[in-house]
Amino acid sequence: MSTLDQPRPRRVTITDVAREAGVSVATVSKVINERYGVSESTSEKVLAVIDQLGYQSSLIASSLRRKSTRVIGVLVAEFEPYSAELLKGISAGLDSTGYELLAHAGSTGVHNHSGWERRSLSRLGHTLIDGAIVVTPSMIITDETTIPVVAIDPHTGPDGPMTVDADNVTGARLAVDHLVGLGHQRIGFLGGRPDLRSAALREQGYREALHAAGLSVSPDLIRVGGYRPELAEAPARELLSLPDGLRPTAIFAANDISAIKVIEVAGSLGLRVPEDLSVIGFDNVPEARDATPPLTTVAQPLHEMGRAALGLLLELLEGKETERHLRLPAELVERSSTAAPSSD
Amino acid sequence: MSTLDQPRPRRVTITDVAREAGVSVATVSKVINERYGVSESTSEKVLAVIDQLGYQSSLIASSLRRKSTRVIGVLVAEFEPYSAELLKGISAGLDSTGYELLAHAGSTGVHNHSGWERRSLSRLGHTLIDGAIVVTPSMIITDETTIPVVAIDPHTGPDGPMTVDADNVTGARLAVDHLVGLGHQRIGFLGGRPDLRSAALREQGYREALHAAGLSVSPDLIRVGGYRPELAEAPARELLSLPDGLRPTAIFAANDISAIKVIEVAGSLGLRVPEDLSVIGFDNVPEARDATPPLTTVAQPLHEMGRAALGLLLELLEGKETERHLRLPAELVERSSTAAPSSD
DNA sequence: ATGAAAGCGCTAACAG
DNA sequence: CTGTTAGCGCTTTCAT
Repeated sequence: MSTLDQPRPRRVTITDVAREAGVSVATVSKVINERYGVSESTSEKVLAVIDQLGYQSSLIASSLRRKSTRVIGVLVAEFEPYSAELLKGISAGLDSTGYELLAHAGSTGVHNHSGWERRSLSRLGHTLIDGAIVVTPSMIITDETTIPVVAIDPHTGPDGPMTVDADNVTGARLAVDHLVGLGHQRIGFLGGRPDLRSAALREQGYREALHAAGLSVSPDLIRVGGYRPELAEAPARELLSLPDGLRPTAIFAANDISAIKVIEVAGSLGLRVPEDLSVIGFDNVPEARDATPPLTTVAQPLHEMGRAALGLLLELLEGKETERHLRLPAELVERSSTAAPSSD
Repeated sequence: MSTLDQPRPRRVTITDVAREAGVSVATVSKVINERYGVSESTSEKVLAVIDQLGYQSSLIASSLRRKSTRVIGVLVAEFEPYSAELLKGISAGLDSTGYELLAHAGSTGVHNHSGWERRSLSRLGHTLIDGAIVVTPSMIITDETTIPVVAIDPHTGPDGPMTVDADNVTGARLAVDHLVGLGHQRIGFLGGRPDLRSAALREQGYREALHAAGLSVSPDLIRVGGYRPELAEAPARELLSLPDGLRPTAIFAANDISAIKVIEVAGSLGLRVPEDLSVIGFDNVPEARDATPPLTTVAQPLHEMGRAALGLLLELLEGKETERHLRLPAELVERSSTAAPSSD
């Protein structure tokens, strides 16, 4: 009963169809691709055999020969909440464009983490996919030899590929303004992945908001988190282990996943959220609402961003001139993880 | 500046590397795949050239030649909330297995809707992917010529591929018991996709719960929904347009997406949820919590189901004997869309 | 209208 | 240890 008992069943190939129909492979290929120059009767016969044998052309084999495949790739490091939301948006926009979607999780294991998208791009590009949407790339994609690409939440650095992102500065200001409005004075910042532009912009927004409120920016209250729970834990603990009076009464975490980790660490330290500590995140992934307490955050329009990236890519593929950079608005979503600081 | 200005840049191939390094393609291939029998010095030289040229082997080309690719496919009709959650679970389980993940959205447009997974399987199987997890297949996968497959939320019918699903009967009973416990007597059922086993089992649970509560099952209160918002609207409207006294005071929808549509239709009909109508769903996708009011539902352990499916598939690929069918528990999640029926 | 043949980029015998 | 030679399944000239 094991799969290995019998010699792995062979797939039905174009050759099988040709033999069965008594024509050449070339003819079958023409029928499949509706090429000009094949008689009605032959065509029908071939189609019948195809149906009977349940033949489907191999995407791989035809990709190798053709220049275009009409499939667009979504390249992510892994399928976590952020990329999953984008994927929903991209998928929704795909409806009747005639393109198929292939999403690839490229970052296998810990090694070769950085540069996964260059690797995916090389391995899939020029053959399997016509263009790609890459999510939070780990480096600048600027190689002239790659296929058309649009990046979502792009890498820092000089002008690279086309990009789609949210208004991170304004979003961060919204977050901090909210905290300030609540009466917080010592507001900590748990940063994101230093190589991503979004992380830098969110920190910038944090600083601007503090200045605007006449509060000083203290390096003691700023830590690097890295957007991932494992990377956020230690710095969160540092921040929350500061002595009373120095410890921040609120923390703005650069993304929701980190913010949720902050809540967790606070709990382990005996701090109640929001009574003893206010926490605010960024992104508004579904998980933010599931947190205890539900996380106040800054929402990025993830679905729209995915859809927009797809739109840009499609225009690029059709050779149209388009915007090189699209920025969508972010907005505050108040839930229960933020409150006025306790006055004692 | 358009992509079309210059002749589409060619990718770096193994031939380029071979030429540049002054060796044969075969040698380069051996170096890449760490085959036995290449001198230290040659290997180093080749590696250097590879690095310098930024060469990456084409997944497509090597797939075509090899029997195994070490990539597993996740086949979905589209990336909606349900499959997105599964994807997160699958991705999490992939960590250090050495496999890559390729998720394919196969149902393009309205045509060729049914049978998309057979199509995807044929197009990707035997070449690009070693095995596949297919989500809510639209038909039974039983063809002996396909690659190893495990289905999540499988199709009805005789024993097909390996499967993972939630305990749909118990889950449905939980839902209806909850409604009955609240005091409801006329409980409507908005069914799912008739071809999926889950839809049949949820209806079975609905009937069982009603019987157990000594309530009669009325065909008037049962409609087919199809698991999709477009398909749920009309039957929902029918159910809610029944005259007072016949109209159900509560509706159990076979999935969350349909339940959310029921809430919407209720609103358009001037019915308040939960005051005039209780609504309960199934799945507990993230969107359920975002509904207004937040949806009471039966949770499937989606992440775990994805992870379990991956585990099964991996064992299958390694030729191990395993469970053919895995069933995970479902549980009630009370939120605000259900309440006691109004007594007037 | 049809088929023979070349070749996409790569791997796998098999010689040398 | 290295290179030559066949293909993998398909599309595409180019003859016929």
